[in-house]
Amino acid sequence: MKSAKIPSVSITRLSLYARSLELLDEKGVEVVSSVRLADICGINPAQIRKDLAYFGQFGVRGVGYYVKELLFEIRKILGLDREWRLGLVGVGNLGCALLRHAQFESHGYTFVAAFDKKPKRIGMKIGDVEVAPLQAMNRLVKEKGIEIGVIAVMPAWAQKAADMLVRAGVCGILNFAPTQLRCPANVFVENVDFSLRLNVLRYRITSQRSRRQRTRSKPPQRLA
Amino acid sequence: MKSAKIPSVSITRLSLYARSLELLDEKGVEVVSSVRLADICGINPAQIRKDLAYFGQFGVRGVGYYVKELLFEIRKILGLDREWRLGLVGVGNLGCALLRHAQFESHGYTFVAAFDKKPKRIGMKIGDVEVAPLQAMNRLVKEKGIEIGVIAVMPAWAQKAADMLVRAGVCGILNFAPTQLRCPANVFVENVDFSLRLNVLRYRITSQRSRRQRTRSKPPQRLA
DNA sequence: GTATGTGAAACCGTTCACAGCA
DNA sequence: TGCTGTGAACGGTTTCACATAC
Repeated sequence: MKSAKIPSVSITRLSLYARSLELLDEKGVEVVSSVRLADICGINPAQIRKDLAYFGQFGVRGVGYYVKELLFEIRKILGLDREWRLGLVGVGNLGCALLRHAQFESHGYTFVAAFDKKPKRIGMKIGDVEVAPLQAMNRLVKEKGIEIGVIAVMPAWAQKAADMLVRAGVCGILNFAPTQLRCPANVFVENVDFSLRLNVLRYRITSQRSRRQRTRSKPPQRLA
Repeated sequence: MKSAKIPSVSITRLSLYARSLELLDEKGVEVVSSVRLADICGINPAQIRKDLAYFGQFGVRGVGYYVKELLFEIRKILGLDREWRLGLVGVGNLGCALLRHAQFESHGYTFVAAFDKKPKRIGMKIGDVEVAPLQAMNRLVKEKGIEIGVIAVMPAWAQKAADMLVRAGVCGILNFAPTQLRCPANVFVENVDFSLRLNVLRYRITSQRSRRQRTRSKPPQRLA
């Protein structure tokens, strides 16, 4: 395992490979080439080989990759080979949905605590967890061994939630609020910002249309 | 406006700038320099100037950017200056949360329809929309002028949902399912894949720990 | 003096092309 | 022969540095 600089996108793609390998494994496929896998994921074969090369040599020349074996290795690399304990901050619409989200359980995450500011929500039971007040965060993070905090609060409160999680001792934060969080370097932050993605969509559609209009209408546009 | 190739990340950053400018505007700040804005967004000032340069010249040398003016321009570029009509497919936990999500309204999106496969859910009213059967999609997309489809179904059904949306005539798809969708080139797809982001977090934490362990334990590792 | 706009340089990630090995 | 692993070439994005304008 070379400890060279690994591009962040490579890590993201590794998850993608894992997904495709799971599907192949379910179908009973035992061996897959980088070309086949690349085709499934919609990327370049060399890319896959490069990505994997950061972590070792998992293939057999002239043959390809053994599906089960490669899946096992990728899982180990990403830390998917064990359960992770999550704590949720913000039990609103989105927060509730996340607590109830079935995917999580089957992919090695478990919400073991949920926190909210509103007294009304304290004590509610959603799925398997009971909503606790913010003051309980320090204690529960330690007690339950929470490693990752999930933020699903209003944007105005996101930074405060992050600060509290950091103070309580989490190692990483998954942030659903549309805010750029400031955290110490030893706490990793990943953003799930669907408003951003939606804006990209809006731009794409908008610019496609104006391009079409420009190419369709040959007559000179007077209003530059 | 130069029609050069615009990096996709630049578009994403424009949204970020818009957000910060909104905050500055609310605070009553009238002028901002690229250095200040960059500091807020946590990026390089030259980056901002380059990003903006793709679309025109919005600043004043020696002064900076007028907040309101720049915000207006960015909004126009991204298509944030008008309402967009969304249609949801999949009214499960996540889908419901999205329908009820307050942010949407205030940011120029409106869900005008929701679809689900399960007969049980048809007719339910969530927020302002009534859940319709999948068969109604073709009709409702046209009738209600839906431009963007939002997919929040189980991964196994995501491709089917996408196909239906494309057939019905949407211009773009926001995909919450952990699946790589195959769509025709004229339909834009943006993925909101939080399982992917969570995996990146898991990797970061895992690799940080193993690095620490390696550096802490000076004695020679025998098992190389 | 100050901050933008922009060519040039540095950097990084992707793709190519082929050596190496089953 | 066939496919992996990888140095080298390529292409694109980020950063620098400075001319330009207020």
